[in-house]
Amino acid sequence: MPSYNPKVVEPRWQKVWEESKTFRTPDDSDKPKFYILDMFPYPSGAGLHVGHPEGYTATDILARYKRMRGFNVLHPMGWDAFGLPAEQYAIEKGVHPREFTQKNIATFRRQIKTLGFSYDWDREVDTTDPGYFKWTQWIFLVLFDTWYDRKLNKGRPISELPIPADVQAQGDKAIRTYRDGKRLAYQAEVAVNWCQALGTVLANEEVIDGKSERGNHPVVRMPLRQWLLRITDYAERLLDDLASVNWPEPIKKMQRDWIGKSEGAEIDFALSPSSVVLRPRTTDHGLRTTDYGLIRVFTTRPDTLFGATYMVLSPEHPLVADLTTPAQSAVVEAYQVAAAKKSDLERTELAKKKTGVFTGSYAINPVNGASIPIWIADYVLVSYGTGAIMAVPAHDERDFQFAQTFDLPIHPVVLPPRAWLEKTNVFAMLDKLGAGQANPNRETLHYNEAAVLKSVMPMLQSADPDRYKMIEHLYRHDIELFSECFADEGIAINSGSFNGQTTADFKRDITDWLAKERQGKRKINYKLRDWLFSRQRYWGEPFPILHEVDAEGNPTGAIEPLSLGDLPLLLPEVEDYKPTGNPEPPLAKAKGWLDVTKDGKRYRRETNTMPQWAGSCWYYLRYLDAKNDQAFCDPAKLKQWLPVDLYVGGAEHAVLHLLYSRFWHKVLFDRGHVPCAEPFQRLVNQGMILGEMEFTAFKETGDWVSAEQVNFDGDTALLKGTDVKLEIVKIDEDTVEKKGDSFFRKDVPNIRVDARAFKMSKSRGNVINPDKVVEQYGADSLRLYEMFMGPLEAVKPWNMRGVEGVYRFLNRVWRLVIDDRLETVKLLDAVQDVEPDKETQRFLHHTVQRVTIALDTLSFNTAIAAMMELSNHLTKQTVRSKSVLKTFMLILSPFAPHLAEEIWNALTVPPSPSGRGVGGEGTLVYEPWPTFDESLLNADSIEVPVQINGKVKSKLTVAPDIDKSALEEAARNDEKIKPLLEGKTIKKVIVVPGKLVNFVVG
RNA sequence: GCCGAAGUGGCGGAAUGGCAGACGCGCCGGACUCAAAAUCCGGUCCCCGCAAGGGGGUGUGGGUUCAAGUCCCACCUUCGGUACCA
Repeated sequence: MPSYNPKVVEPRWQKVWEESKTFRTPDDSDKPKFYILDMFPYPSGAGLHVGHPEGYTATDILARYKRMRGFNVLHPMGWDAFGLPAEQYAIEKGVHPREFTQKNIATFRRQIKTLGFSYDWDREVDTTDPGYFKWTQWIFLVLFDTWYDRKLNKGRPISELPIPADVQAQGDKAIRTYRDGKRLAYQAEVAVNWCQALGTVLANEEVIDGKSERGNHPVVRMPLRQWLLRITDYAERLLDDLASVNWPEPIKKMQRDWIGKSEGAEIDFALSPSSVVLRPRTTDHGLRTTDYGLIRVFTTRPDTLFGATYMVLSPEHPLVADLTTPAQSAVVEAYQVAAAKKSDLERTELAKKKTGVFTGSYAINPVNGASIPIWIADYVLVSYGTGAIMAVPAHDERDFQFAQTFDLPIHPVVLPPRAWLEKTNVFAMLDKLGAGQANPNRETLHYNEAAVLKSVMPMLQSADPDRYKMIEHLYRHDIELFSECFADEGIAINSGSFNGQTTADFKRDITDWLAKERQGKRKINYKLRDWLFSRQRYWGEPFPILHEVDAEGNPTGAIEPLSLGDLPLLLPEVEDYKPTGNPEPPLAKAKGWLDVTKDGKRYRRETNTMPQWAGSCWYYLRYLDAKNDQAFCDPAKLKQWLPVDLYVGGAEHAVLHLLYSRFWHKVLFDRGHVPCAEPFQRLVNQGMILGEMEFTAFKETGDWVSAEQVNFDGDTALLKGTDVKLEIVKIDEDTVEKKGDSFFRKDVPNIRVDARAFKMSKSRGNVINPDKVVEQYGADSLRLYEMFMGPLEAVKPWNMRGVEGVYRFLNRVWRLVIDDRLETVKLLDAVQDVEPDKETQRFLHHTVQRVTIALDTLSFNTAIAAMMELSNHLTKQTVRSKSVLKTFMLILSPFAPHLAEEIWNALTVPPSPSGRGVGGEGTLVYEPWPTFDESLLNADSIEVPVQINGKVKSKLTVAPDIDKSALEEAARNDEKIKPLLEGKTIKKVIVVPGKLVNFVVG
């Protein structure tokens, strides 16, 4: 093996590491701990993608580095293995999803192992393993057993829930219902996407334009009993505790926005008596609108209450039926049906035009007694606030559009600042009319301009016309002339005794007033909804829940959790995995499994399964004690290892996975099962790796079309502004050249070409398979390239030539030490046990410094650059110091561990007389990280630029510690500078020792 | 629309406010070779110039500063997130 051959070196070291359990992490170490976590993968059938090893390599480098820095490093890997693709495969092929899943896991494990990551494989977890999901089910039981105490701001055992006396008086059943209504895991009727044709419930992303993604069948939203988790109770803490973690600010912001806290008031509007159909409500829809005869709204702008000129309820609002007058009932019902057919997305994204219908009823504005019409419209969502709004068209963009569409009154109550008013269309009209000219030409006036004129005529004719006064007058009295809506803060007008107040003061005062009048109260609302936690699927964790049934098999409403001793509750074997054809989940088909008799009572098992998030919510805890069958984790181990010191993964999990995990963690914390409030101390998102750069040209009926006239999304190209489809021609890099900002075809002038890197996808055919890269260049090259591409967080395109570049670097490193002309692995004669020269010594220490700093700042690409420079320096030497090379291998080892181990062994183990020559199996994994000596970093002399007026004119070679005045003196006397300064006035001299000298001359 | 990130050679990228383009790719030239590959050496931001040298240059336009890729203001483009949340 004379030349560098990763195919031999890499498997050899992987075997050594595996057999001697080099990376087994002891729990009983007195070293400081460091927990480095990767987001574990979903083992898809497609195998590993080059995007996976990006984050894994980064964490592996840090894990290896931290080990050498004396940390006890926990670095585990596992599988997020429940999920839809396996179930889909099972439906199609009729095999058990477990089979497919296990096969995929085996592939992933094999692929990951070939990359030489230093995982402690004894801690591997698999979310589909009963030994694992036993504890997922147990955590669900903890959620089920917990209620949120708002006074203590803490989740507590349900047994500690105070039962109000009136409930107590009604007996056991009432108490049970009361408790069930307070649990963090509860059941409710929730609208789901039901597709009759496919006979299944679909996830939101499987529904496109109200049709199923597969087959294009109609999808309707229908209510179904579901499990929900009361994450909203934790909204405030999920928000607050973001301050305590070291995460990228944009990710924190995304979480804050998702939680969506807004402060305002709830206000009750009485119904106008004449129009109310008083009927007691029979169902509880979970809305906070409690009494009939009232509509409760939430608003963040209670200060605009005087401007509320109508109300809007969401079409699903429970009061709609009661409020609809006979004359309106046909249109209202038709509108409700139409709205039910639309998905949330359609209602918002696609519907640019506002729609709605009048119910026929009126409500009373509490501040002025005005009777205002009540409409329903789908721009009001039932799931936010109270499902009803007071519409203030003058100061809310949506209400403004709605009012314009349906010609509803607009009533200004906030005076905008002058700057806003002077940018309006009306102000422009005033300008055009030539304010101050007494007699504009009435013949040519536009309708609106005539109205403006009429309104301000007396002011125009006054002695001193003031345009600002006029625009203010127009805003107050003729707001319908304005084409824009003012939704910001300003000064109150038309608001009775509140006039003149600022928005902030008004909000405070009116909220107090409403509270005093018992018409409203201060209220905080969150966008965050309770977490819909059940799926109508087979391949997920079964719920450890029994539903009591009566003699006829009908549910009594009583629910019974399984006890820990009954866990894990396994998935039943079923004949097939096809949907049942009705909204019942596939588990309903498992007859023998379904029915349970316990203590003489009959039960039916819960047939929903948990979503994929469940297993991934807590896997970082299981790694700490992966095989424990007595507890989800030993408390001592939790205490030792938590929190995760560094968590690396894709930004696609910025919101949901991280939010859900944090929520579960907090519940476990409240219940005393984990010792800290936040699981992930530091978070880093790796950027996506795109496919190779592609050059695309376009043709229409044989003629080239320049790229700026084309709308190209990667798949289809349309001539801009038309729907003319263009021919897409993939062209070679060699046939294009860059002019200015874009690329052009070399052979055809002025034909611009699209140059872009796309997301890797099967259909595009630009997926890079890591197996192939390893096959051709080895794992060390793949690792190094992924890190050398650019900053970890950045999105960057793949380039196979770049892999070759780092491969060549590794070859050079090999040849630096190993004689590649021989058959056996032997050191080059140039490698000797000598002290390095001063320059090399300095270079080495400087490199150690650069690599160390780079690792501490996760700047892997610059660390590699530094080592390349060191390698280039050493290559030039005919005698190479062994100690320098050994240090080099230590700092290289986290990046290219196989190669570093091999060379390290060649350098440390004396050659044996026969056989392989050198090559022991002593690992460098726990060698101490090299230190650098600051005093050796300074060169004997340094170059200092000399500038005149900020432009470099000369360079001085001086001692590194030269003082300020000596440096200035040297600069003045420099032979290039001297003549340039002659005859000039030196206004100022800036001297930064060790950096530069700058003469400012006149 | 709103929010976020980013715009630096042919490409990926580097630069505590202090010599822009480190390192790598690609390209050009040379050495080795019968030849090629591999390897090694040199060059490579743009413009003017044989050269010495000079001028320009970090998306655009302004500003702060002795000095700006870096700080401030406005704008443009690309990518990502989000979607009537009252």
